[in-house]
Amino acid sequence: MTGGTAPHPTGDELLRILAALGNPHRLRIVAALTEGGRNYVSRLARELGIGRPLLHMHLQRLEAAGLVAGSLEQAADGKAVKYFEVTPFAFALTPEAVAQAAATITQEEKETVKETAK
Amino acid sequence: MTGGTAPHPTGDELLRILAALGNPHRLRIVAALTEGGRNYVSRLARELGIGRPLLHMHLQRLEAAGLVAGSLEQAADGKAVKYFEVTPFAFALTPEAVAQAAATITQEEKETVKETAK
DNA sequence: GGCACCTGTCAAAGAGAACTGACACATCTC
DNA sequence: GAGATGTGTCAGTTCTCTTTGACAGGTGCC
Repeated sequence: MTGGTAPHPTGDELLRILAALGNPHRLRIVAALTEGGRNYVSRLARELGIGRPLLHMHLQRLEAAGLVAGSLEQAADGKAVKYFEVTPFAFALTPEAVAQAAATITQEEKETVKETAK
Repeated sequence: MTGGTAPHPTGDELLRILAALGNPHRLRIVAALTEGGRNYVSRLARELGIGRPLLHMHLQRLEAAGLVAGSLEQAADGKAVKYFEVTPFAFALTPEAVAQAAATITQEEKETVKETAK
């Protein structure tokens, strides 16, 4: 099994992943979930010492990159709790991998689309 | 030699590397240097279609992360030219690697320390 | 009801990164 | 000298990201 190391992520995916991990808080979040296992937002925020809104945003970014996965569950006492856990990702960071991914970067046409306005 | 895959970068190093690669331009720069081999600033800027000052900044960031290396050389006709080339890096991106690196993140004490305030 | 816990979102402020244009310097060629 | 090439840096604008505080909702327990 396994699937080996380094699938072939598209340029945009790799970019999203690298950008997501290139942040102290998010790196710590992934580390906390890796070592402590699944955890829910409010608790994680308390443990990391950051605000809930902030953690919420970071988790969203990590989830968008596919590095963590969240699921809203129903606790035994009926309260809604959102648990997050890390996705077992594995990427090889080498010049070749970068070169290959870079070839498929979507040029994000940041066209300030003021299309015909009105 | 080599050192195989995945040395044990400190948290700050990993952070610098990920942040450096988490950018479209920089990812393309590494790709260009990987495929086209060493190249000098002005030429690279022309090929990538971006301004020299901008490329200069990105290269500096990549160099600070240890992903590329530059050397100011003397061309045959006496002109000074700065060549850049990629450093053969190799990192494994996994939850475990992240957890391990995250443990050594320098907490940048953003001290705003207004201790004792008044 | 009131309190404690969970969830989510928003707007506004703040910080940092990105980008541009202009400048100064050097060398070789015409 | 003028023009083309290369180097570097600086100041200022712009943009994106980050961060906070306040608000909305939900449930269970005393």
